[in-house]
Amino acid sequence: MAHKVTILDIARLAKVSTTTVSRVLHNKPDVDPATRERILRIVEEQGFVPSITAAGLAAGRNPLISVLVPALTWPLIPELLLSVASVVESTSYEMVLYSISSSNHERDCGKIIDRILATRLTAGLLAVFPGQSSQHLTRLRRQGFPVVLIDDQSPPPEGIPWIGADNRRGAYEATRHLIELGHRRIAHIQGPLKYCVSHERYQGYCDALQEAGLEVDPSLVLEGDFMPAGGQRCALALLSRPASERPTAIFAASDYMAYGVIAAAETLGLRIPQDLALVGFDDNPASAHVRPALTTVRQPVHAMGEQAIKLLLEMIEQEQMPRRRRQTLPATAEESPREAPRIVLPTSLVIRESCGALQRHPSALLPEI
Amino acid sequence: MAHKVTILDIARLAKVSTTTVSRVLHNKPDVDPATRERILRIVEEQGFVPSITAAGLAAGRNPLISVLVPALTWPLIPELLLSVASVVESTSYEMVLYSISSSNHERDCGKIIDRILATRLTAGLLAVFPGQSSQHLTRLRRQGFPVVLIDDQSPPPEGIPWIGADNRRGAYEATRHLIELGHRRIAHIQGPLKYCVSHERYQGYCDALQEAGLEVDPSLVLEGDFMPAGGQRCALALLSRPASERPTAIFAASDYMAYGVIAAAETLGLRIPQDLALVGFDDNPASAHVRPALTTVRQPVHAMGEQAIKLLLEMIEQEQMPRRRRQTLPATAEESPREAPRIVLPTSLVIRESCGALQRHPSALLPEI
DNA sequence: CTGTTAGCGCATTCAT
DNA sequence: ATGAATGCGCTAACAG
Repeated sequence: MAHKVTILDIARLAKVSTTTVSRVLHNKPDVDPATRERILRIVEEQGFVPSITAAGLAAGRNPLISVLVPALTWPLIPELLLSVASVVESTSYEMVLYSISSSNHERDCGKIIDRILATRLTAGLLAVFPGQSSQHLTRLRRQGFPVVLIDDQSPPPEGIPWIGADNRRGAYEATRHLIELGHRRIAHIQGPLKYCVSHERYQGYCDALQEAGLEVDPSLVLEGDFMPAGGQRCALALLSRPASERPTAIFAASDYMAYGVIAAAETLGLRIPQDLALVGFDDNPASAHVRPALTTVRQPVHAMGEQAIKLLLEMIEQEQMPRRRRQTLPATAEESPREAPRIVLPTSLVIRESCGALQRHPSALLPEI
Repeated sequence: MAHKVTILDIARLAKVSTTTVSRVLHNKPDVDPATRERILRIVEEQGFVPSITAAGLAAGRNPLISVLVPALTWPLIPELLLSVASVVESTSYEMVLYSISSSNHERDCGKIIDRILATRLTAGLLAVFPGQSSQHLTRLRRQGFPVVLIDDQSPPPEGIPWIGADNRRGAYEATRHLIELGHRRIAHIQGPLKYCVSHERYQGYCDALQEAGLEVDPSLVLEGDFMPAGGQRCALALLSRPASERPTAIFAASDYMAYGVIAAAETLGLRIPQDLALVGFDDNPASAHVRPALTTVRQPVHAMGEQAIKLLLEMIEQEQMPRRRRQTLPATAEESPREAPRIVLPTSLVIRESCGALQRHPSALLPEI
């Protein structure tokens, strides 16, 4: 290993104390400009970079952020992570990735969360779609650990800042779009009902129907699994009904399920959009490529990631104060339990071929990369 | 913040010294079984987890691993990361993610790499498709920092363990498959020639043609960009030639470009696979969903990630020895510069609809998730 | 404006 | 089989 240059080396070379070096490194005001200049130069020359580890130990916190994600291969996770990463990398923080891999889903992310908290490696946690395990998160949060949640969870856990998409409105717009295209028998393939988003999207679907004076036909609403297989299964059931009862349009609660619908339609010899209009939800990158290109509701992943991580960073910066020095803390202003922010970001309807609103146009196949 | 329990607390509760606690935590042999038992119990009760930071500082290394990836939204990256993450999470290491986000690509990952090395936060680096910047990596490696590379780079940088896919053979098999289906005018859309893999895949293409006694027609080989747009552009050029010169099959060097070919074919009213056979390369998750489902060469991403991270972990464990203690190092056995491992993993041809080898069968649309 | 003094929490000699 | 002592590299009071 090459020689490691420490702050002490710099101090010696600059003929000052390590304290002073530390000061300029942290942009403290009280330093002679000339000295500062000199130190900076030497730091540069020597290629000195402070040891995060040591700094963290001494200061009682680390410039590291935990990011907890599910499968990683889920549709929008990489996009989300990308926007998070780009924000993180513009700061001096690093990002530690924890994924709830399929295998150890049972031993729950509870374990991971314990690890995150106990180890004190990171200064905060951004949890993406943590599923059922948000109970652990509230525990974390209650201990004063900065946590921000993205989406998910039925009643968003109290006290945890939360960022999500406006699922209900997105679903409403998708359904309304189908209604405007003249459809009257519109089916809905729901996500698993254990997820809150499934209910929200269903609500949006109902909103649109009711607004149009159509009534919700329960037999046109099936519960899927967010995966293509489930979409296909439901579509098969829906589409094999007698023509007079068969839906002319389907709103699937996820793009994946919409893929399943496409497969089912093909099996039955139904053309999309001519015989069946289809709208999905998510706007997976792949959805612009499937044939027919899928009309869908785009989730504001980029904004979600960005806002969430910025919020978390803010929380962490605030948390700085109550170091473990037992000082005459100004009797702490009663730790006003400010409402945790709830940010709901708007979705947007992306119109492609599958809903029949467009002439089939080859350029629609071009990826939007 | 909840009270943080330290090793000292444990020691007090167990009425032993921190040294002893440390010993049992590290499974050192010389500890009275009864004492060990007692300590372990208390550790459990208190939910004590050692501070990574402090341990790292004291021991001179951290149980952290840097993983450097490009875009994250690139086709196979999430899958790769997934297998890496699952291995990492089965150890006591954590994984720090660095991504070469689009924006700061110019300031190069050189900067990130500096950060990785200088900061000494992590004990090793797994670099995935690092592109041009592998020069920085060799520097890292030369300083004795454990580095493992996945794929990429023309002459794989010396001295760096390297894991890759057998691009040439994969391309060979894809092309041979087309030949076996009776095609004679087979075009190839290459990746950007600045990438080594593009050449390798081209070589495989040539191998198959030559083996079949066909000659390589340079006018049937176009350079693309790995993206759908480039694939479409090339396909348009290829397919608008007079029928007698038009290729009957296209082998695209990436699935993305194959998507572009599909779009182009549709524009020109050509049916796949009836009028044009198509094979891609990568096996993106989406490729099973596009219509027609894409025949392609699957990269062994899972194995690549797993092997790479395991290799890295081994290197790190070895590196342990030469701590910075100035002991009477046994005159070091001349640091035998063992050849850095080069592991080439086999690809596999995934036959779907686009090559025409299959009857079009709806179930082929089912995702393989 | 600058240096001195203590640790942060743990691992590791070196004694016993 | 166990403990005392030392220091990893840095930050943050507290004096000058």
